[in-house]
Amino acid sequence: MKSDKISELTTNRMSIYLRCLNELADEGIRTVSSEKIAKRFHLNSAQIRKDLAYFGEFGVRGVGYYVEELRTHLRKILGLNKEHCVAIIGAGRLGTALTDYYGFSQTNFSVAALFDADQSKIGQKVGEVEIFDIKDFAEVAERDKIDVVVIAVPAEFAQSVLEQVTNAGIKAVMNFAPSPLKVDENVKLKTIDLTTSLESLSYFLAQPAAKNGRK
Amino acid sequence: MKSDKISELTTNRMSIYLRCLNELADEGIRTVSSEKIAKRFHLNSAQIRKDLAYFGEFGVRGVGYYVEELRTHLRKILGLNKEHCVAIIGAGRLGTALTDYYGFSQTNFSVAALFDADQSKIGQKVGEVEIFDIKDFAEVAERDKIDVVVIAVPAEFAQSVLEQVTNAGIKAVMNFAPSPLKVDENVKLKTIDLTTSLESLSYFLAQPAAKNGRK
DNA sequence: TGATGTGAAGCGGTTCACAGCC
DNA sequence: GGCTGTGAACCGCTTCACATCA
Repeated sequence: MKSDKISELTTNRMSIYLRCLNELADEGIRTVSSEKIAKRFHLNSAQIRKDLAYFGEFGVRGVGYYVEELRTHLRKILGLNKEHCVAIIGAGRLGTALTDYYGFSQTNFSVAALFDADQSKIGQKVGEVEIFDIKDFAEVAERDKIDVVVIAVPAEFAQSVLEQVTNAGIKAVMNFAPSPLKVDENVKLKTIDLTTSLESLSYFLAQPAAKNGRK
Repeated sequence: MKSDKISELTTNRMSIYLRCLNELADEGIRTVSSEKIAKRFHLNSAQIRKDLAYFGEFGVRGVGYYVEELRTHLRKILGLNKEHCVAIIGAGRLGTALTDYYGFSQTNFSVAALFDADQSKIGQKVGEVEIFDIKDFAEVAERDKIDVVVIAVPAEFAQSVLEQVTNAGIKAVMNFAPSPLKVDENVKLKTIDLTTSLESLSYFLAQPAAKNGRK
């Protein structure tokens, strides 16, 4: 089946599958069935097959999937066969922490630049990464081939920062500000809302526990 | 309608609604209809009504909702009428950044303790917050009335840390490790997987853009 | 009249179950 | 025999549309 409209849930799972395969590959496993993956990583085998089938016929009936081959496919599909350059806007606590977040280095993402509006921070470095004036975003982004932006600024500035980076041609943005952002539909925005996550945990704690009865 | 089984999607939205109401209250708005909220914050009015109706009949036909009153209800429902004490496991970059994350202080969450296994870090402080030995978790958690734990350790340690904190009676955990964790069903686990989010953005960038055609 | 609360329809994603192929 | 790829059934969430009520 050819990819037509792939849901975000599916692409998220593709990322998970790749992680699973990496683990299997590290153990020297050469082939694996969807059933084996499902059992081991607590997933559903039919869903694995269906997800993969959206992108091609990678499996061999009676055998399963070749681990190395499937990894290569997944990396290609996820666009991980090329390096991505990340800029982080907001050189506060969160922004600087993300700058040398292990997850960025592990995969094909490298943080090329930090941006802030605070003049006292500009010119300083976090590890190897320089802090630039947000005013110079378009210019620096162009020069450093930035293709992914992380927004780690206070909520009230998030929308204007978003507009600034999309105007500069950025198409992929990860937002940590707890703020409902409007964005062009040709731009991919992923918001990670820690406040909502926390409050959802709080809701759970406020429930009458239901120790034994239901769920 | 009485709450029977509320989905996590609903509770997440409740958190969003509270945020919207806070904004309205700041502007001095006293009453608001679901339609008004929907328009302003790009939500669906029927969904707002349905979500709220799960928890009670808060609205007045012909009028809408009383902003202050509804805020109070939402805070109560989300368990935000009591203070929550958070412990963060892993005093690395991410853990220390989260320690004075503005979101924690803004709402009713306060970070009471950090934990790590690295002996050289133990006893140090991040702001006001002391770093303890993870071995002493149960004891410190009891003393400081910890009820929420954030896991910010490398993936390979996440499962054992999770077991340690749940054994100590913790019922709500937020996990940043890119690792599929198994947990008791009476414990609420929220995983925030930055790697998957990034790879999902990467997938989007790898698509042939579809500038004008579909979507 | 105006806005809520809600049954019913609609929709999208997940799971089942099996035909098809190695 | 074993496992994939996939139509069909299923399930849960979202949206519609309207009866209901201040």
